[in-house]
Amino acid sequence: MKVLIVEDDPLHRSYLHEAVSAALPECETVIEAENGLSGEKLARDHKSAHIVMDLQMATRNGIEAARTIWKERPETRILFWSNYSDEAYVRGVSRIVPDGAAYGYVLKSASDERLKLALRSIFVESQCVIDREIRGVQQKSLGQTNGFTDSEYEILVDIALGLTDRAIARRRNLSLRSVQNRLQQLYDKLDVYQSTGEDSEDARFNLRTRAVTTALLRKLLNYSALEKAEADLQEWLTNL
Amino acid sequence: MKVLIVEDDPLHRSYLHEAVSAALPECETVIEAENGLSGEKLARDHKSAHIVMDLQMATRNGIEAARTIWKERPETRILFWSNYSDEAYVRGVSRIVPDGAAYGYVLKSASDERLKLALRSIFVESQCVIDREIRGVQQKSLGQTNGFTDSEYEILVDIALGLTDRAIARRRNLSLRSVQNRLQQLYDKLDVYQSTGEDSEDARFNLRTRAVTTALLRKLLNYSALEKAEADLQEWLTNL
DNA sequence: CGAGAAGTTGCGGGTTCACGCAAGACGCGG
DNA sequence: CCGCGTCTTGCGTGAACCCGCAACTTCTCG
Repeated sequence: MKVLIVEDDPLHRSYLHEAVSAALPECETVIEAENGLSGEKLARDHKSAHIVMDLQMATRNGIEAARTIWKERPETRILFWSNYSDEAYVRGVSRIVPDGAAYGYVLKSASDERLKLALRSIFVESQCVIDREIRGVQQKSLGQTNGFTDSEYEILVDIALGLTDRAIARRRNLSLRSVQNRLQQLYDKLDVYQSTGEDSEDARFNLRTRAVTTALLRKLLNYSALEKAEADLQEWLTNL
Repeated sequence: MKVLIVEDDPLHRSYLHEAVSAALPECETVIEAENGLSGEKLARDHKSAHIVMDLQMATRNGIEAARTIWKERPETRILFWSNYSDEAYVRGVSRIVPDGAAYGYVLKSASDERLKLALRSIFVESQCVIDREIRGVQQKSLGQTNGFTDSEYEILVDIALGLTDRAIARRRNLSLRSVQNRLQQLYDKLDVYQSTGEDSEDARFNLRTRAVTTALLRKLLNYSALEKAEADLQEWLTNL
């Protein structure tokens, strides 16, 4: 058995290395990559390897790397190991996991025990292991109770990028009015209507910007999601 | 000599502990705190301690903690140890350092050597040590070449929070028009005027939102700055 | 002291937004 | 087939926003 570790913090990397060796005595090779790009490359070179992947890396983040790896070999088992349970990450991951693939999501704050257990479950038993805390976020995100539909999320991203209503309409092939409808849905869900001036009369926020910030503060959106969205946007722009 | 380590990642904490012991044999006590709040408390209990402080902690970030610590004892020596060189952090730090205080700013990616040298320089020699990389950001931020004046930064934060022009005017005691002037300065500096539809006619961004996102992507603003600004805003709101 | 740079404020107008109202369009169980 | 909910679209209005123009106030510096 081979395990590939993709993690940019050297301390965490060596910690993982140890944890893997301890939890999986049957693992004869441990390979390390210190960013998403070299992670992808090493994954290509070592077809059979299981992967432990950090999200949030400087040059190429975990979600992107995982996506290209899974594209080439969908049965790859990947354990995501992250500091954060941002909805943006959870959504990002569950968006890219192939049908039936075994994967896991464990927080860095989890105990040694939890981590080792997860390593065995997913790499040996092919089970999916998702931290309890993450599950909560996942529920909220997928079940529509408090969460977002894809179209709402899409618009959120679009306004975050600073597109005008008209530009969004063009990009998503909608009428102007439909875009605005979706915006209102979004505003409702984000509860952006609190007053600014307390009891006085006018007292409202700039809904557009407020929505973005609220989403950021609630971690429905985060830096790396924005970064990716911006890249997509630039691509779309150059393609007429 | 006593050293207080404030850092929420246990791995980094123990790494720091070792580094401190190795670099400062004259240090007889090393204390650890795993978030900003308990860091403040321990700093109060151990008046003479020097501090190594992480920025970016969950419950109370390093800048906040440092501010209250310096407020109580301005001559405290603090070495900031951070993953990021975001302008938002650098600006945040240099905003709170008391006159004449000895402090340092070292990136986590720095070598062992650099870290130990910084530890000795600041705690023993009372020198300021700022990573080369940080210095660059600082220059850019303080010198107005490419950077922001305080008033521009202020407005950036205000629109990021989702305030309307009118609300900003009230908050900052300005006329509506002045607010809009500052906004235009900001738009200029952030270079927000690129077209959206390429050669075609309309093709502009929603400047307001675009400015915020651009700032985020350029790390002039980041999550923790937003968080703090939001808290300030709420406070201001309740005070009529 | 006077020229000039920098910042503040009012006015006016063109544009974009937020959103109520209402008329189709599509899907789905009865 | 019909009724009902969800989604899309058009029209129209009032508010907010972006910004050019121009008169004033400070400040600074020679």
